[in-house]
Amino acid sequence: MTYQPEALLALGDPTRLAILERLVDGPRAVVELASEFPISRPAVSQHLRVLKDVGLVTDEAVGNRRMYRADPVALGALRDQLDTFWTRAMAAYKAAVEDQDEEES
Amino acid sequence: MTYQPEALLALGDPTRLAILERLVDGPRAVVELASEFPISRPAVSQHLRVLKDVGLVTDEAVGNRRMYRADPVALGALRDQLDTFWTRAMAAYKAAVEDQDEEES
DNA sequence: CCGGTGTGTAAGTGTTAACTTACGGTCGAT
DNA sequence: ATCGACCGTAAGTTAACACTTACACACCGG
Repeated sequence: MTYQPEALLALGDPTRLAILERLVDGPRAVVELASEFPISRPAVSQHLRVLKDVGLVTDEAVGNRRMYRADPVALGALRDQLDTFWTRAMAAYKAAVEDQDEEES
Repeated sequence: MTYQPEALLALGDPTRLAILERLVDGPRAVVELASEFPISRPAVSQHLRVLKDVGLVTDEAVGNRRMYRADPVALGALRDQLDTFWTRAMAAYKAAVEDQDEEES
């Protein structure tokens, strides 16, 4: 699985990030989410669509409603990507320090 | 240090994310970055300002130019945050599976 | 069978924000 | 001391996008 920036870019909206944060702790229906945010229900649906398109959430029809959950696999991949960023940045930092030490010697 | 969504939100722009990706592998000057993207140099400066405001990059004046680097500490914090998301989503997933097992028994 | 609930989508609107151009300011070299 | 390279900021424009309203459809209980 290659690196997909879409997932990271999908979190660029504050409301969308907050929605994902709720879903991380358990499944929720659209109505429940909409009642916790100062936006209309269709707006929540649109945010959920974006999150679903990038694979960050999954949905399941249960009775009348539709339950949304955060996908642990996608979140794990996102964390791994950030981890490689961290690793590379750390390596660059160490290299810079060593170069400076060389100059001072 | 509490959770700051600003860093995550700052990565919502594709160009800004790409810029950070370059800086992760080593320090760069503004001119260098501008030459690698199809946007003007001031546009790069503005992106760098956003990244700097949220602490993801640091800058240092060296001679005539100004070197930008990705901050490993901020990236580590971001990775940790994603890691808690992953942990919580995983716990919710396991809980859901167990509930289903109970029903089937 | 019919009303209420829950949901997705289309169309339209308004505001944010990314970008460009223009300007000023600093540093180094000639 | 002047010229050129490098950079940040201000102002203005345009396009993206988050949001609302309106509509259409599925599911469930009376």
